Amino acid sequence: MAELKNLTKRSENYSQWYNELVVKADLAEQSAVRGCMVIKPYGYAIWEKMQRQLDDMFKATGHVNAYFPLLIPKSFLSREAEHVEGFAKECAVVTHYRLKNAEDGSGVVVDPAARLEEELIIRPTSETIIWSTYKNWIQSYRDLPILCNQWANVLRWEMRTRLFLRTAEFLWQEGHTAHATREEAEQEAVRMLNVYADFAENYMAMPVIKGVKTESERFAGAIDTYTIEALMQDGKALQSGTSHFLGQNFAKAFDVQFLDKENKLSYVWATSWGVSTRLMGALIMSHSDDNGLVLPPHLAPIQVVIVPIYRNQEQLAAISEKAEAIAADLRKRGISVKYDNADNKRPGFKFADYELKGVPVRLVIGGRDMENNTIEVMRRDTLGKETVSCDGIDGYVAGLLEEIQKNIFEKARKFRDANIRIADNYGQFKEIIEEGGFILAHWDGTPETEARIKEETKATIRCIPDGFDTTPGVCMVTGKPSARRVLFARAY
RNA sequence: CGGGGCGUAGCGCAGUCCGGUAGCGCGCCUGCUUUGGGAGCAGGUGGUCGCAGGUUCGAAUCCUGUCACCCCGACCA
Repeated sequence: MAELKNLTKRSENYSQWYNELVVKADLAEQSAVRGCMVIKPYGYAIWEKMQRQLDDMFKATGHVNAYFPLLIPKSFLSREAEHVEGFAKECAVVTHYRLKNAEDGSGVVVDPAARLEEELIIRPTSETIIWSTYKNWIQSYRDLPILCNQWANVLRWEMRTRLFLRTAEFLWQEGHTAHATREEAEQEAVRMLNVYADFAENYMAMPVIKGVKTESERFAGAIDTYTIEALMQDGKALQSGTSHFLGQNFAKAFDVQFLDKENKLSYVWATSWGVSTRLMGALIMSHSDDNGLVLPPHLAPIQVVIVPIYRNQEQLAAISEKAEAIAADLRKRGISVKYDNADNKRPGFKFADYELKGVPVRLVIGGRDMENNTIEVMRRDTLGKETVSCDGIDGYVAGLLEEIQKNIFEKARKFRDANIRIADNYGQFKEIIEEGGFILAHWDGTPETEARIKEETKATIRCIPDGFDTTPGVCMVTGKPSARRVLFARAY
């Protein structure tokens, strides 16, 4: 098997492998703007498949799409005290609305006369602009619930950025819902977390642990933050989606009240939930190998590529006829196929390139196959090759795609499960954390202890997980009572 | 913001110490031969050396200033 000489191996430098892979697989690249990426067509095609699936799932759970402004009046952000504290340090601010030619002819400068009365914040998230709007939409219990989602870009001025995992500008969706009762809002937050988990596992083939964040890891302004946590191949955790129960915090901040059936005035209950282009990073780091990307068939822009091998134009014509027929059969089954008959690249180049790009199944037809009515099938997940009959190839490939989808999920799940360990004392914890992976350990429930663990080990509490061991114990650090084991890891 | 790098052809780099005609590999273009795992040969294309000053007969190279980006930390989806 030809190895991609130019791609750093995961075992040598995982971080470098990731950075190189994103660029070499044509997913994204650094832009001329600090911390902001260009998502290239192939990477964007994957994001579009994610979007389409998620959007369908949101619609199926009763949500509708809307769009709110990019710019938020500065005063809005400060209405909710915790919210502004959480985001203030990473906000970009619009202060002027006009440029003018510099007097020395050196270009354009900001026109000082065009200073904005009130500065505008480029949204780091949209709770404030949306709740200021919801105030106008809600008077009665009959106006509830509001179940809105928006697909948008947001900007957070991060100190250090990495393609997809942490960029200053990123694409995401943010759902913002308004409810008449606490129970309904809490159910909504949990429902959407389940949607995320479903998407992660059945489309991204990425196993996740659901749970709730501790106070110090909570979203700024939330009562509860639910999360899905995934484990990357290097043993670090990645928070892959969050769903927040916001209580009445934003309703109170923006004075959003409604009259209930008893003609009583009360504040509206809220949730918000989001996933971002960070999922692209999660997808890459969950499955890919030293030969390049490994994409789950459910999200691969190209599910099957067909490569012809020929000696002359006459033979190519014959092979093309057969390949196009097979492609047509596959497309009838809803499979996306690329027939690559480009004459300017040799087969070996194409093989390596499609492996790098993670195309799940590769079909090869050459002279030998034409004689025998066979075709070579290669699956990207195992790199295994076999030669099969062309008869019924469409059904065979359809089945293989599902098998690959299952196989990469199982592989990731086994890796994840093998890397959930239990620590019964702090010494043991410190040893295990160096090996990476999740650790289930007892904690006394205080932010102080959590902060100390983070300071000393760089590990954070990813969540208080659903399930696992719920028996009480004593904190591994302080020896104080612990309600149950919580999930630790070093994280992205 | 602290520490470390880097800026020279589309990409990756050498040249800078010690000033003297702008180099290499890949790519790209043309042609021929090739095509079952990143093709070979031949010919060709391409750069005001990040920007602005200064020193000098002469600056990619020395000096001053400035900007950008990358990596490691603190911060975070």
